[in-house]
Amino acid sequence: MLDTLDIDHNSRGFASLVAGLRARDVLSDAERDALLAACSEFRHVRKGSDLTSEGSIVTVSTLLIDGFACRYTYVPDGGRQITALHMPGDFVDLYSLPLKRMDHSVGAITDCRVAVFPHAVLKRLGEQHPHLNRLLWMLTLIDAAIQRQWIVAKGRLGARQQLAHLFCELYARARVAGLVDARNSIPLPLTQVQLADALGVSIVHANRTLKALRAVGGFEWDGIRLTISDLARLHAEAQFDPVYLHLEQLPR
Amino acid sequence: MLDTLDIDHNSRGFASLVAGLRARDVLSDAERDALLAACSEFRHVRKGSDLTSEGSIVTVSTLLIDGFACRYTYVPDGGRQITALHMPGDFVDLYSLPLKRMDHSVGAITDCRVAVFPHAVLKRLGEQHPHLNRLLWMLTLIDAAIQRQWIVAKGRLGARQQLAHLFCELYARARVAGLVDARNSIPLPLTQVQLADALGVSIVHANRTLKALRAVGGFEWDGIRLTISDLARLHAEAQFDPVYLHLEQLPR
DNA sequence: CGGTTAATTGACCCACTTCAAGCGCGGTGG
DNA sequence: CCACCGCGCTTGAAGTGGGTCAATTAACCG
Repeated sequence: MLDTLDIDHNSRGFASLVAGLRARDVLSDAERDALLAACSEFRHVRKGSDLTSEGSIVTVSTLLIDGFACRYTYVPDGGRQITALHMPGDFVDLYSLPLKRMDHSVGAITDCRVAVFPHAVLKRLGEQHPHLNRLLWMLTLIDAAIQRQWIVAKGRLGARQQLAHLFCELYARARVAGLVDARNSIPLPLTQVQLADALGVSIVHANRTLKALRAVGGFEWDGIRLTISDLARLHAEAQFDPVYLHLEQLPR
Repeated sequence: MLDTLDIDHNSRGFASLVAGLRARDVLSDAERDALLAACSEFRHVRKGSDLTSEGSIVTVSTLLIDGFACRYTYVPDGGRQITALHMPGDFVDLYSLPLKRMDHSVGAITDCRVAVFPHAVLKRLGEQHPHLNRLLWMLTLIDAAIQRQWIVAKGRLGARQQLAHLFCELYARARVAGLVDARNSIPLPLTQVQLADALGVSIVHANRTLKALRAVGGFEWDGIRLTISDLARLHAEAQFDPVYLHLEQLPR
């Protein structure tokens, strides 16, 4: 399942991570170098297998370099709920640094290349660079803020609006990560089953919701890439307000 | 709205906070004293007013000493979604330390007594006590883990099970905080409107869901206190698994 | 060209919503 | 002291969003 690869500090995921931090605070080149140096190795994870598994005590955190991943939890009576979608530049399990034990799994939606950061190194890094430590903390809290929005969307929005909100969120995050291409499209390699698990609806209803949102328009999605043609329309449909992504430079 | 009070380090909320930390890792007396010394003042917040408000940049974090509070977000079309319930011993807005700007509000459900911790002091504290800093980080991530469970419950459970899950969660948290009394009851001073906002259902349905769960049995709730008579039954109903609360002593 | 996985659609059912009304209780003013 | 009011709780009836079961089509793969 896991192949070890050479470390390449010019990889897409590293650039996205740094871009994400610099969208929120000043990050010196020295801090950036110190952070990237904490990576011990690259690995490949095959589509369908787990980056980290529920119940285990982990000793490393994982930065997604290439590919798509998701956090998910199975509930005993059969269903699966996806609680987060991850794109390159996301630290998919940074919260395991203070938490240690995984209370859910992270799975690879596509073949993934990931960068591994040992907790021991990150811990030392945080003690030597308090500001960098606060930035890592911040990343985990932005993650939490996104989850809060998922609660709000699931609780108070219809499925069509909820789907529009998800698209708006992914587009906003992809833009920060520098993943938007010239045709205004972002990677979104999901099946409708996975989409249904993320929205918390049945597969049948996910399909119908998608059909309904396509009727609203403003985007195209082929299961691989999401292309935005009318962002304002999607924002209006979703009542999307990006403050929760904390996209402003503040001294943290 | 806000009255300044004398600081009392023997208050219920402080004891609950320390108990919560010691349930998850070793906390030396020196660390405990350093943490409590970071509190600059006590305040009163009246029922119905906000501890902190969405959109503002805050410079202090707030520990709930007495009373009940909730995080909530309004969605433009009228509804309100509660995303967390807070009891004494909870740091209701600790995540504002790295985040600065509030992306939602925290409201007082009852009259509350709170302890104020200036960010400047917490920041210095974290730099001088890296272990304490990781413990605070951990607290914010346990908060996030609870939110993840809310997503799972809302997405994959029916309303009756979701309510049972909420009761299980609150009871488990109250036990850690030392808030369970001799009759096995915990404070839960909510109206059914607030319960509905937390579950993400209509008021009418919250009422019917409560009726249905009462038929299952195992608890009593009068809108002020929740008394548990058959925890196993509630756990079974909710398919409750407390791992996500991270109630094990591990070196963080 | 068969086998498998993903997308799509129809039919029917149930969970939950909305609208509406009634009840119980504490608080207030006459 | 009582009449009234407002809030929270409760219930009924009818509508709808989303679930389940089931079948068909489309795309991919060996």
